Amino acid sequence: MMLLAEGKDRLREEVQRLRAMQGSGASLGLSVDLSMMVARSHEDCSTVRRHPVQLDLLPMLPVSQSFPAAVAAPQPPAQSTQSSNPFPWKPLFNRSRSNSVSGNDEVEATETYSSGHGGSPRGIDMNQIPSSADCDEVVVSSPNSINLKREREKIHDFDLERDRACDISSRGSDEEEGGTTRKKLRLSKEQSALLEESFKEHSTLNPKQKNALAKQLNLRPRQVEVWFQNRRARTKLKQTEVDCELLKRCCETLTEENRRLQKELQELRALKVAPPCVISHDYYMPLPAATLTMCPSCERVTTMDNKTLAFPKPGFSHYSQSSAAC
DNA sequence: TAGGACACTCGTATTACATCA
DNA sequence: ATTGATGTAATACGAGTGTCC
Repeated sequence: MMLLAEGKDRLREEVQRLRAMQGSGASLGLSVDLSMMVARSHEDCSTVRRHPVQLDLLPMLPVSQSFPAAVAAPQPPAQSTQSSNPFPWKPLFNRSRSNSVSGNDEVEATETYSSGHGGSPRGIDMNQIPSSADCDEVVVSSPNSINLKREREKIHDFDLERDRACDISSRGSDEEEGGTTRKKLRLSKEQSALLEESFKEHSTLNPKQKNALAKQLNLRPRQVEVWFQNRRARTKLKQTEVDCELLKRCCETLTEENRRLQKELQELRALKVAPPCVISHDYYMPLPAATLTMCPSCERVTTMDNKTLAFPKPGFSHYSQSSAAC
């Protein structure tokens, strides 16, 4: 792409040089300034980069704003905390990522460490909600505790142990026998829809949002986190594809313009090389520069006969003639 | 106050499973 | 029934940032 642009600049210089040899640019009658043309082309491409087409990569399925509260997790025990608001954090949080990362307040928050599925050997629905017996919420009870680190460690250890237990139980006999198979969760349509809906609201989640959503969906916070990570990756991939397509088109445009400029350069060189109008052996009348013109529509350099130049009709445009020739 | 340790989250690449044609 | 393609949940890893000591 850059090579094309450089080549085009060189062409432009060459054209300008030839133009200067023929006379001034104005006297040439070039109706379209090549530099403007090139600049326009650059602008086209730069505009593309400045304003990349944004994809609407959000769910294609129309999702009702008044999404059902229970979001129909496969076997959901009715959660008393669920409301008709699909985003329970919404009125509460509006914080940027930098504010949400690992601050004390986040640890202080009612962090849900509900890993595991409550035991799901092979063949059992992986969407099974975490068993309340196995995966109770852990609440950091003393936010202002001096021993915050100890609390964290306890939570972390608890989480690891629980994950280990849940993983073992969820992986079933294969894992117990030393196999490495992993059961893959399939989110229900309702779960996916709510995740998409919340992604539309925030492409990233702070811990509280994550926990609230996980609770609502009867998933582990980690699963929600992973889903958002994958979703962001998919969005970026799609956007990259769109950008790539735009660049491809821009490249094609530049190639075409390059080809056209090459042709124009050849024409100008031919004019320069060709003997001017010979009146006699010792007198040369140079070809009037004004006989050169450029069609604004097809941007071709053409010549005009001297009659037309000498006696232009009312309303006559040099462009219209050359355009008509196109 | 500077700096190391730590926790947390992110993006990215990859793997592995489920589904479908 | 088998197989390859596709979609996607899950994992691994390194980087960035904030907090604590």
